[in-house]
Amino acid sequence: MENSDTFDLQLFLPYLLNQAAEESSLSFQLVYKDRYGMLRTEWRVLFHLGIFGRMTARDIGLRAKLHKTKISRAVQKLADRRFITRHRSDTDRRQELLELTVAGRTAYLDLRTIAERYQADLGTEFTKAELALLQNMLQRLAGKA
Amino acid sequence: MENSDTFDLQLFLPYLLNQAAEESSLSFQLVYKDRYGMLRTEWRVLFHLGIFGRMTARDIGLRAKLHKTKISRAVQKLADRRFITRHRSDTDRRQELLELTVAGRTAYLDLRTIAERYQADLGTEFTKAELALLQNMLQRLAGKA
DNA sequence: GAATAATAGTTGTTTTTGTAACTAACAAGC
DNA sequence: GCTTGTTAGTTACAAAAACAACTATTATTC
Repeated sequence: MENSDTFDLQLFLPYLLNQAAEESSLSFQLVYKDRYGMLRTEWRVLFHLGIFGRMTARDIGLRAKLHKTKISRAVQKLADRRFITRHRSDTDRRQELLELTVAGRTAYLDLRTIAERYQADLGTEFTKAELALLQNMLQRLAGKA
Repeated sequence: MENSDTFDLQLFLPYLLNQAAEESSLSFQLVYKDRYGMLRTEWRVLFHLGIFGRMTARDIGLRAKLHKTKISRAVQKLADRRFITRHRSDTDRRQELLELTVAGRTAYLDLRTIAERYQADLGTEFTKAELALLQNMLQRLAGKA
């Protein structure tokens, strides 16, 4: 049996990125999942509305690279839980304008605080320069820079 | 409506890492999925056996941080397709020793070539030093360094 | 050495995701 | 203005992942 190959899986980026993404998501997931019963797509939609204000499902999809069915389901659940409101657009009645409710904004602000704390904690692990480079490289890898 | 928040989602690591991971996986996924009909867990199991030689499902799980049910099903499918063989261990009859067949090793070597090419291509996008730092940071984030 | 606990792996059930087909509204071409 | 094509969003069905419960075997403890 020709044992022990030399390929280093731990350095293979599609693998390594996934491991890092999974690990880094754990603590945040714990909050949005356990505290708000949200799924990943749901907090993302919530954040988009929190950050950019009123927008359509289509626009969220373009920004977050999310498929419309995923968004449709997230929007339904968020609306059911009264985190967002939906209003058909006057200018184009196919579109729906989504907006956070007060409860939605409260949840968003809470989660945003957690996210900011997470980011701040990274400062103790890495230098500012390291972090800036990391983010820059990741954005290039994500095709967004 | 209090519009336009200041939080930068694009720099939030759990989000950014996921976007980068997803994007960087696309091209590789195309190969293992379309060419071999494999799922993510399946190529990972294949690679572990290719790299480390004979090992048990348990050991793969520990190394790859994969749940045993995922591995169990991946192993079944890989065995069905004659990419691996399974032999009950003599010293502990609960364990199963997994090993690549010739066909499995061929598939592994093919995929490994693709993976190596991917890594090499990164060299045109980033400097060696950048890449080394990126990998180091990702490993720290993944809790493996 | 019998009873209890722990481990390796499998199977069944429930959630979640992915994909395709659909409805309703708008746009363009002629 | 009617046919054809496109777009926003939903729904239905298939594939995959998550979670819990299970079997078989080994380890521990009294």
